[in-house]
Amino acid sequence: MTTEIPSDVMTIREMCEAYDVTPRTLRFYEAKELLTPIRVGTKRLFTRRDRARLALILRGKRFGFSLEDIRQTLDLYDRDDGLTAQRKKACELAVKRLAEMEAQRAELDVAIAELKAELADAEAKGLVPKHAA
Amino acid sequence: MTTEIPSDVMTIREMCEAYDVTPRTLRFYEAKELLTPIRVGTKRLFTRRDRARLALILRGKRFGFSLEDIRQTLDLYDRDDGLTAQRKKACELAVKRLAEMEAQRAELDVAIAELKAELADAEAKGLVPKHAA
DNA sequence: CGTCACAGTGACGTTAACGTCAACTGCTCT
DNA sequence: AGAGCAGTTGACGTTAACGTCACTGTGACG
Repeated sequence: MTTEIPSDVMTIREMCEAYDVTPRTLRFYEAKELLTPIRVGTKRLFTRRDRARLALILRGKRFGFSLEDIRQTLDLYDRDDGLTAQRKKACELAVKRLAEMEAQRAELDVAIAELKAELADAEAKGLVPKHAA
Repeated sequence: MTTEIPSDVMTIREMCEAYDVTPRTLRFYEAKELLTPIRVGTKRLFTRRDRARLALILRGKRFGFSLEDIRQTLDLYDRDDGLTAQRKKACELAVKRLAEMEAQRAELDVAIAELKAELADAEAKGLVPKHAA
């Protein structure tokens, strides 16, 4: 046996194409302990778990979270085992983040409204040659 | 005459306290041409215009825009004179930014919903000791 | 007149999230 | 054996937005 290598693993190239990231990025994430691909000799093999985590990482990034934030939150999806203490902490973190997000959205709403008003005003003043229908 | 210095100017210290920023920040913004305080000898005097711009800068930053983005948009509020071409460009920029903001808000809405669901799930499973009322 | 506190000017340091080499190491194919 | 290529490991470069010195300059005060 080759030390129990799951059958559905992917090489770094396959990962890059599948998720549209660079090899550098994947290695970087590994260094940051966001991913833990199997090391066969010197090469990396990404498991289903790694792919799930990567998907979550990318989603987190789209929302503007730092990799460090993401790393901590990842455990929320991960460990289905005991360690309720850890889990509780993860949830608290998520709740905090949730509040931050809602605050951010509220601010965005205000900004959007302001900008829209500003544009409408400029148009009304005829300062702008009607930009759209 | 001391070369026409407006009466309602503020020193760097006053600005720092009024807007809760550091001197370094104000000097940095000046270097980036976001602010243009009057230079009396070597000292800086911030005018009403500078204060208005700073307020807009800080608001922009809260929304996650880069200083470069902000610098360009600032002209939208500023020049009430001619130069319609420039003005048009500024408006287009604002419209683009508006779209980005709405997209971002949409993503945030999704993320918020997902997180909420996730938390509710965790609670339902009894994995977490009821974090709030 | 000394010195203090504040202002100002470089200029280098910092964090995040990678990009970009350079220089290997192994395979694999011929 | 040689070529070629994917993959790896450092290690330095990059952008943004300041922080943090170190040092100079200056007006006010006792």
